Amino acid sequence: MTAYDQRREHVLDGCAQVFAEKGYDSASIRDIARAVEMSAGGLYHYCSNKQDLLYQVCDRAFRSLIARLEEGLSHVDDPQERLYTVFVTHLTYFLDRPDELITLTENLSSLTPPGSAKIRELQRCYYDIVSGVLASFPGITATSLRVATMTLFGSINWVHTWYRRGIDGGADELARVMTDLFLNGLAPAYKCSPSSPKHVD
Amino acid sequence: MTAYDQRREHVLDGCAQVFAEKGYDSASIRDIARAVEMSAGGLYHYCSNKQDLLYQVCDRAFRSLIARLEEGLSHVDDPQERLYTVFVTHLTYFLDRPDELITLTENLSSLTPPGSAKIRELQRCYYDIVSGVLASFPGITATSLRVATMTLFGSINWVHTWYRRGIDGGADELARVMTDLFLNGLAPAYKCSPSSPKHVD
Amino acid sequence: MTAYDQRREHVLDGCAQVFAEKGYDSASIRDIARAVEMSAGGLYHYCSNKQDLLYQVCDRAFRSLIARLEEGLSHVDDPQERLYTVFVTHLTYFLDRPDELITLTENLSSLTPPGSAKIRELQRCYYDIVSGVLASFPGITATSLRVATMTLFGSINWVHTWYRRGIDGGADELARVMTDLFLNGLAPAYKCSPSSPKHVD
Amino acid sequence: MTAYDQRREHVLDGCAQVFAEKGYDSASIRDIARAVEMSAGGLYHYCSNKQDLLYQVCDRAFRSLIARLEEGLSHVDDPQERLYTVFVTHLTYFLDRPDELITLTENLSSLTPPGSAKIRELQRCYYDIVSGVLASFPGITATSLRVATMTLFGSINWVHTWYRRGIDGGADELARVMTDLFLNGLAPAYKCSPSSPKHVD
DNA sequence: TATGAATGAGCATTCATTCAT
DNA sequence: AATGAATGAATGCTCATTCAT
Repeated sequence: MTAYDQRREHVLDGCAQVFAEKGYDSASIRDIARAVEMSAGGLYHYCSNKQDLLYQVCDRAFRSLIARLEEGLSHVDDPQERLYTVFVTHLTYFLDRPDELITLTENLSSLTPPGSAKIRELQRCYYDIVSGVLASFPGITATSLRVATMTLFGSINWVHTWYRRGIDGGADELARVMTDLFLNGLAPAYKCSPSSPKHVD
Repeated sequence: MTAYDQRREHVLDGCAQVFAEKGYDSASIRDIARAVEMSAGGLYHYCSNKQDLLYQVCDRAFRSLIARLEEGLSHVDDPQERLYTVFVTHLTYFLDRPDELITLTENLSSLTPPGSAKIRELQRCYYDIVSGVLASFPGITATSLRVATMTLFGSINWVHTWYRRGIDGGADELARVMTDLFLNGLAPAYKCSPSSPKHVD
Repeated sequence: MTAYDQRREHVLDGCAQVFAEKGYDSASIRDIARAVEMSAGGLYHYCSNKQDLLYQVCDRAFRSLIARLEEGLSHVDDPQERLYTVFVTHLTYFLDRPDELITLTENLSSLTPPGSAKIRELQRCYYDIVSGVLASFPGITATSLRVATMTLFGSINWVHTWYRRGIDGGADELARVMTDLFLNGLAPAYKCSPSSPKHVD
Repeated sequence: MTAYDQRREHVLDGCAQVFAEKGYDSASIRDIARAVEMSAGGLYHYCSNKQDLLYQVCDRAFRSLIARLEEGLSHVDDPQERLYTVFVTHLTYFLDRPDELITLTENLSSLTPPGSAKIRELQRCYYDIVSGVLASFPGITATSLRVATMTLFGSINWVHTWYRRGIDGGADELARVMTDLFLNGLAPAYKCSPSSPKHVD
């Protein structure tokens, strides 16, 4: 990795932080410059404009998120365990690099063409992977597959609004609870199997 | 309702529309004025400043959302039906007044004191009602109650990002699918009850 | 005096107060309306526009100031006593209606044609009276008369910047000190010396 | 002096000119930008806001005024000559840089904290110097010293309202007349008369 | 590479004024 | 005589972006 690329990574880190904190629209180029400890003009060596910074942050974040998920799933076959892998991978990424995931969740709608189309493709890719995991559960219909996938995304994309660091448990614990909810629902008591497994671990 | 109040309602409608479309930060007072067909200066008869407009939109939306939910739940006792009521009320409101719900979901973080505190109280009120519905399910723990409630909110607050009008079914249908998912999960096949009801209606 | 005129006097009082406090340019019509406890629109029954309010305040103030001075001088003949009368009349008016005199002193330059010309005429009238008093002192030249008159005006128009109510003495006391200064100067001890240098050069 | 500082001086010159002409409140940032031949936004490289421009103008003016006076007084011992020095220094500065002195005189009350306190300190410093000069005259009391000093300030701060360039004589001539007035007053002819009434009461 | 002065467009807001009531 | 909703122009200021250095 060249020195330029390292500097560029640093710039994107700063962008993610500022975008996550203030939102894309409220974040000014000077805010970012301050966070990166560089002049505003200097930033333009690493992007063509402000919108491009958002694009780069989203692109980088989605690619590593997908890579992690693909890596994680490549070792697991059981549907229930695969579902857990989806949760735990996403939540681990969130706890790891919260600013990037928050930017991704909250500022995707600020993307404009042509970058927005490229990011939407990555989003679609991520969607397909997760959807594929859910599709392996028997008895799921086309309609309920879409709803279930979107519901799952809603669940994990909402986490940053309520998660309290140090209080709400780690990624694995949270992933276990959410996996259980998605697998068994709230009414397991009504189910007759006395020994149904509550969660995967 | 006075003529002034009617005009004010009209202003808030326009605000909700513009905020939902562009986001609070990107929405300019002139955008709103255009949507309401009024001069920019004239808007200041109905608010003290732009932030106040967001506050008023959120306040009005949350209050009617809560009112609808309380009304709906007042007729229902069965936990499963109550859960369905939560979904169907929220989704009906969304299909009814999407701009307000989108504003509520996407721009809550743009609220500043002192309005933010008041809205947070309404949010808390809504949370408590929904949480109460979930708490009536046996076998739920303190931790999983919080996670389940937040997961439910994530699910319904995410709907606006993927829902396609005229394609994805009405509020009742969607509510039924989501209720089923929350009640029974994805793995009902593993449950032994051959005749477990998939959903409430 | 009609009820309308009484109300108009009340409006001008409020204007003088606001103009004196904030200056003509910073004072808004709404500031004045608040001070007068009337709506902004209502003020326009007593003036044609904001500029006219300033004109009316200045006109009224100058006229009563001149009237008082003419009245006071009509009883006095001795030049020294007449000089004292100039000071004491002006200072009494200042302590009596400070807002009007402050408005007159600080905001005269905000007057625009055609009102400004009319007020300048009143100002000229006031000037002529005071100048006439000074002209009665022997040994004064055309040049020094002008300088002395302007110096006198500078002195009394500056009072509002430093006068502390309840501390700096009443109008009569202050008038006495200033009269003495203008009559005898700072170096009375050197007087009688037939060869004292009048100035440095 | 850096190029930046030179440009900043140029900006302050333009500010002084516009403030003197229209007054601080009426002067718009765009007026100043026009006078300086720079964009409105560009001005903000030399100040934090409009108020700061006024502060900078006043600060610069007071400092050089004080410096000139201290320099001038350092060569003179005789009280009468020192009084002349006060007048001639101030009036020379006025003829030299009228805009700054007019701004100082007319817009000081538009200063807001925290700048106003700093300028007040400079004003106090200037006052103390002048007051010290007057205090060296025998027979002056505490009360009359204050009145005399303020009267002197009133006199010189009023000059800009009546002085006609090319008609009313130079700084030295004017200073001589005013010094004479302050030293000897209007009634020198009456002096030596042991029973002349000092004032009327 | 990096800076920071500079710009022109845009921002939220305030204003004097009008006018239907 | 008085109100207050409404307007269009102007306000101070911030912005993303450019470019000479």
